[in-house]
Amino acid sequence: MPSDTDAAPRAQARAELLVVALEQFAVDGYHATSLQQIADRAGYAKSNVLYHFGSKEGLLNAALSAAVDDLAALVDTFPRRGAGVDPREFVERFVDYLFAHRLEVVLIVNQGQSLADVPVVDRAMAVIARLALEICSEDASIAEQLRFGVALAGAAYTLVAGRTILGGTLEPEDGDAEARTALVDILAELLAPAARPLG
Amino acid sequence: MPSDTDAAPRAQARAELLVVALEQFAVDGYHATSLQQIADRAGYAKSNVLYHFGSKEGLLNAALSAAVDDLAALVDTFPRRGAGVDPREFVERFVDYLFAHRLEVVLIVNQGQSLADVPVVDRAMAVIARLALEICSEDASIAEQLRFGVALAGAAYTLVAGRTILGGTLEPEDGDAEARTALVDILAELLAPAARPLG
DNA sequence: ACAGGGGCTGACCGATCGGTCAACTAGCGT
DNA sequence: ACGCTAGTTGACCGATCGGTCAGCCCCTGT
Repeated sequence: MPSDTDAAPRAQARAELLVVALEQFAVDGYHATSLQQIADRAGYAKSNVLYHFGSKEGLLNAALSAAVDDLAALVDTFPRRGAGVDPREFVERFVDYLFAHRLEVVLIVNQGQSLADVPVVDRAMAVIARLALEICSEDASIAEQLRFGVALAGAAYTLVAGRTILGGTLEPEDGDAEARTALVDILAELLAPAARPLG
Repeated sequence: MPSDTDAAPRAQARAELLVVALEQFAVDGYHATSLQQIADRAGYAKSNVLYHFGSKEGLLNAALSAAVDDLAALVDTFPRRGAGVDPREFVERFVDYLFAHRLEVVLIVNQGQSLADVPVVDRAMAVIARLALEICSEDASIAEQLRFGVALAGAAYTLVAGRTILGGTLEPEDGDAEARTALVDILAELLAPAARPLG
């Protein structure tokens, strides 16, 4: 038969499964999502998921590794502490990263600690810890740490879960341009060590 | 035999189970936590958990209902929009609430959307939505919504998960006094509509 | 002394989990 | 026409899940 009624003409099953799995993992939670659900929603058999990814953990790894790689590369570009570089440019790139990988970020931020034994998640946590150390260097007052945590988790959360609470949609492209600008302002305000009143 | 080697002399099993379940739900996730784990960690049989709470969902409800009630009562005290009341006093009470119920807050914020069908969680989400509407009233620019989301989720996250990322402990009483002051400053800065540069 | 009942438990249940395996299908080089 | 291989599937597995149930222990009222 000619593949006519098929939703995707002949797209890679791997890619389709990755999209479905990532969204399901991020929204419903990794442990609350079964391979059967992912397979059903993508229109394949459960066996096929395990054929492509070996295991449920392999599927999670495949769904996150690219985003973790990008984050590691982004952290490498963090401006050195010595130079009084305006961190706004870095913040903009960071926010762009959040928008590009919102599902992966929400997954790691929300479920990271319960998935710490998964290698890719552990790698992600290590990268985040490195970023935290670079932002609030060795002085690391509690206020500094709090500002970093509030900024990271708050930004990640509002990109997905916050919209559902406030009744918004979850799809991109809604008011992302305006949201991006506003989020850059908020994060720059939270992270910039210079423009702070320093109580 | 005299109850000598017993860890707790004759404390209510209900209360012990609630403590263990709440921590396990918040840290590992609701779906990733089995009744067997909770029972084992508390030193009881799994049947006893179901005897006291009827079901796993009943256990979650019992673990969260008090915190949700307190949050609803707190939101009721939110100062009216008309009066130009300094919101700092409310923020202080809000931060105190976060510290008092940190595990419950983290559970709801992190797993709320995947537990939306549970009545107590749905009630909690409704209360949070009400607070959001009161803070950023009908004008509700995207920037306002983002500030609220960043503040709530960021504060909740840093109270538990953020500490683990930065290598801190999870127990209270560490530097809570300093953290409380710093968090009040950050939230007041994020939520106060007056003291904002209004770019 | 003796019923009675709340607290608690182990044995057990059906359902579902992640994972394995043999078999089937389609395309492709020869 | 012939294998060969990659992609896909349903049947099946042991383990574990949340939940039920009969019964045991022990305290208490009478």
